Amino acid sequence: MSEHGATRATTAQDVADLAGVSISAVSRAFTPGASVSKQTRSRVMEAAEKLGYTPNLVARSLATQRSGIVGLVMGDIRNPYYPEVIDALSRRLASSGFRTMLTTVWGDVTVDDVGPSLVQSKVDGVIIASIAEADRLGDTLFKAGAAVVLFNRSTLASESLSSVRCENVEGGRSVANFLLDRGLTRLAYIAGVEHIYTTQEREAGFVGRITERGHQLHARETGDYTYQGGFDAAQRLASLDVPPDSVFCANDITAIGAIDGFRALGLRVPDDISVVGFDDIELASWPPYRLTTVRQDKTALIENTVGMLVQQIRSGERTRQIKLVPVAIVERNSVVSNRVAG
Amino acid sequence: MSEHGATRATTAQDVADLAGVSISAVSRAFTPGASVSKQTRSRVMEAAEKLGYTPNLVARSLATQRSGIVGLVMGDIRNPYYPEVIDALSRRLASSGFRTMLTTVWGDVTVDDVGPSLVQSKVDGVIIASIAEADRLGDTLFKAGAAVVLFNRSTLASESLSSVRCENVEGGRSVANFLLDRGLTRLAYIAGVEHIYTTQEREAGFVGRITERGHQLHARETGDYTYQGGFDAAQRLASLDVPPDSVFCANDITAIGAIDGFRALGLRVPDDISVVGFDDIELASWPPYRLTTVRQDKTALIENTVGMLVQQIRSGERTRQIKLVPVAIVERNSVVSNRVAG
DNA sequence: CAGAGTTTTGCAGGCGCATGCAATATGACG
DNA sequence: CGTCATATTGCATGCGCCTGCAAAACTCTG
Repeated sequence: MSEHGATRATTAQDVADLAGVSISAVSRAFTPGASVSKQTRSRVMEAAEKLGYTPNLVARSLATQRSGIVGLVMGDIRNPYYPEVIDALSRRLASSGFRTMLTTVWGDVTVDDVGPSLVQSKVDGVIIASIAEADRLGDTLFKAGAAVVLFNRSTLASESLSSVRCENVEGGRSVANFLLDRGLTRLAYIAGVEHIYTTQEREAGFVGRITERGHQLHARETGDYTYQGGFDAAQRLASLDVPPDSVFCANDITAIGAIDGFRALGLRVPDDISVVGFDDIELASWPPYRLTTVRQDKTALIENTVGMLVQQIRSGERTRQIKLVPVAIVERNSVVSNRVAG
Repeated sequence: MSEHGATRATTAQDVADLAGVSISAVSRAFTPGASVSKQTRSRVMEAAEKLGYTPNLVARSLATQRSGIVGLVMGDIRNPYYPEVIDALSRRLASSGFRTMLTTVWGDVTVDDVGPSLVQSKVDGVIIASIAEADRLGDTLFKAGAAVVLFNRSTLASESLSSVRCENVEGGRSVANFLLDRGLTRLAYIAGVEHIYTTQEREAGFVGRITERGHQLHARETGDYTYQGGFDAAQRLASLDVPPDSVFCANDITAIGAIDGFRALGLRVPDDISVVGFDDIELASWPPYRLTTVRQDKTALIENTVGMLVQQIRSGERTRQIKLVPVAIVERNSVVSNRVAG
């Protein structure tokens, strides 16, 4: 942290001396909106330039009681949906003047390890995505004074947390309509990790709509939100006495695993079985898959998440906000065009 | 950063008061190895527990001149190789007591934006992976006193930076041998982003070995380290008057794109053309690809990187260290078994 | 040019914790 | 019980910067 070797890092005092002003002037010169004359500021800047001075953010954090750091808590980021999210979030945060502290929670790292660490780090805000006990972690941090926004997560278990997520229920309903409209009748669902809200909501919408239209869910499996999970689930579905004619998967990576699972058994997608995913990750558009899926508007999700968080940080208000971003089906080639009309 | 609402966050002073000791005692109780009696420590801990006290790391950082934060600088992390790396690195850092500050550099965010930010943040160390001007950024941070380790990057342009990377040259040579041994004769290379060392080294080894064995590189294309880049490059190669019979790609995602590119033209892999990648990402093992590739020992890479960095931070020494991790070919089904022996 | 209003400036006192040093308490020994 | 070495403690100061307040320097009127 200190200068390598003997040379001490230059401080505001050094700059002040060189510029012939007080330390306060230096501080104000580097604080947007502070009260400094143009001449003083430029004199300070010149001296700072000469000395290679740059404000010490640790000291500033201590003095201002704001760290300028946002914690980003992710689950297993090996789901290809998340890299894009991490990248976009951290860039968007940077453009708002916040730095990103990343933590992943899964396996042997639990919410109870992460919470205290973030509190001690005095993060101004936290974005929590895709972890099991998001609510509990969120509540802890909220009580410690941080602004908290859940990303793509529901907040049923908490009364105070804000969240930004997409219309999961509506997405599930659309898929039901989409498949039913094509004459498919034996619809199955491959769930994600059971206790996570996104998969529950998607399933609820899907099954709800199927029921409304007088049908019922033909089969159900769990895919664990992973490629392998989807692969295995597909094989189980295919070996049913009466296999489904179409499968809606909790996310794209599961759907892609499912496609490969069906194909490994010699089934053709979509001719023998239709598959629909959720997310619209880049992989979904690759030639081997051409997956029909429900697109999440990532830009809108991220923009809303960061906007909401920054607003809460700046204002100090913590009123709960919920933002649902609409979804849309992207039609590719993993669903038969029309079984009825033929 | 401050407690939500009116209640101020509890400080060491509050704990000291309750425990009937001085503030120093509290500080020492929370500092491993400090001079405190057992009784004092337990009294302090009890009081801290009661008040929900936890040391303010910002203040501690200012006082100790060590932030306990390591900057992680990544390029475009949408290459599926990197999520695994980020995850593993941040977890490994956490287990060594360091928090991770993530920054991605590409597009409109440049090295010149990131450098100052990291310096100001007073990170203790920085891991730089896969960005264009890694050397320059590294030198800047090094001069500012941070420990720096380049991950999977060479350091030709810098004399002082440490690095951990795999045997790229040797990997390229192995692939040449592997293909030549199978009777393939028209070998091509699909490069990554041109100015990046990893692709240069892999190519150098590949071409060098081909030449040594009395052959020469049949064709060369640029794949940009992306799926689409590989896809397009494959199509260009396939349309040559005399197309190659095998292609070595700078990384797996390019190789996978190339496979799909060949297939889109009706070519079969490996029957019509063999493809080899580099990295061994999860995707490489999926049924549609079954990619033969060069495996990087990620665990070793990460272990060495963090180990080296932490050692430099703790000791304050900045002697340059270079660690090369061996690689090995993982044989799957994207290369013909033996064209000669038939 | 005096006086009121406005902008700039420096001073001083934090922010929460770490730590060298001197003072005190504890323990060992004869 | 006295003496000296050792283990604990608290005090005071510092880490580098921010900011309320009052003083100083300008600006503008009449």
